[in-house]
Amino acid sequence: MIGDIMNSAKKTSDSLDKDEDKLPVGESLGQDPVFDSLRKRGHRITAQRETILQIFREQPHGEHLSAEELHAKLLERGSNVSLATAYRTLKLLSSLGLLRELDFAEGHKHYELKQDTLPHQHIICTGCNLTLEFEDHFLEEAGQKIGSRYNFEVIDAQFKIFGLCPNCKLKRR
Amino acid sequence: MIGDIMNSAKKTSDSLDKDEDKLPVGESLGQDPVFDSLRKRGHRITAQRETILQIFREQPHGEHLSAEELHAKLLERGSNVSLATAYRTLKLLSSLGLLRELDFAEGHKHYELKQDTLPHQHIICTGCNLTLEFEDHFLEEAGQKIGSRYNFEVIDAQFKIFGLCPNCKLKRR
DNA sequence: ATTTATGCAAAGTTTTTGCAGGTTG
DNA sequence: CAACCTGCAAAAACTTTGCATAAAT
Repeated sequence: MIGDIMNSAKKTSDSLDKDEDKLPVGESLGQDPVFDSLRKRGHRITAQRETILQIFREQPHGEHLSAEELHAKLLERGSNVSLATAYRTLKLLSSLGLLRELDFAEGHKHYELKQDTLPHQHIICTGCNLTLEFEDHFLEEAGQKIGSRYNFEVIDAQFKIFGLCPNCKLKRR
Repeated sequence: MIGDIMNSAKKTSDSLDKDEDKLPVGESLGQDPVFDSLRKRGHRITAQRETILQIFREQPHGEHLSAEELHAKLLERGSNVSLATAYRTLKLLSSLGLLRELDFAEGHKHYELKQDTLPHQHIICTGCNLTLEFEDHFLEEAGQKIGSRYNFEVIDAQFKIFGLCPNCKLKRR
């Protein structure tokens, strides 16, 4: 049988939030686990990285951002971070396992904050790109077990189902 | 517990095969299921498509090709198919569910022939891009069940594990 | 015949990089 | 102040497209 699938599917869409304050560098960054991970490997905490992280934290759970979308949000809030830096930061945070890098099939990647507490997987319509999410900690567990079988240190386990949504099933002749 | 994982992992690499004969158009294409799928939707059987399909069929199970790699193999065997056609064909065959479109994380897609009999999933090292495969029909089944729960017609279920291979685990300080 | 596919070259996207100047620890 | 980061603009990598010609049904 299948692991427990919490029926928490919802549509993926962009949320247009107002701009919010960005902290000045170094404000009460006491024990932030993300920043700790950065420091631990000799990376630095910059204003740009703080703002980017903040944006990801403000994203509703399950939303993901492309590099362009992140950049747009940065500009929206008056933070003049360059697109190049957005790309560099996304790559860095992903390599540290702090962001999750998602590939659907539209030619660019999406990123979301990694939160071990809320694994979630995707089911994608190849007809209209509708993306639903579902959660199944059984799958997460399977990833860990398979990884350790091959002596891998697992960073992320992704289960993706491609298919046709009810609508596109009909339209398809 | 986990479904049966057949320990059939192997490295992904390029096999340099010699060029082989390509059939002239229309030779004994009797009931080829791939060509049937094409015809059924009004697409045509061209020499280019035949050669491309043949290349995928000659690939050892588990190997995947990028558009560039496919194109290289086409040239190797003297088939002057343009890169544009390679891209167009890959897209077409994938949309028909005949090829499986794989995204690892290196900026381009890979494709492999879809064979329902031999599902396989990937575990990818984010340090060195080493890719191992494993099979687990339990996961395949899970994909079907989850898909039908959302009323999707499932085309493909992919389970991908990202992590650090034993080597990169060490090198990483 | 009619419709679909191909090749070419040009254009479009997405991502990376070199380098000079700025910032962090 | 040494090492690291950023912005900018240019380049690279990857993919799509317009159009005239060629091929398939």
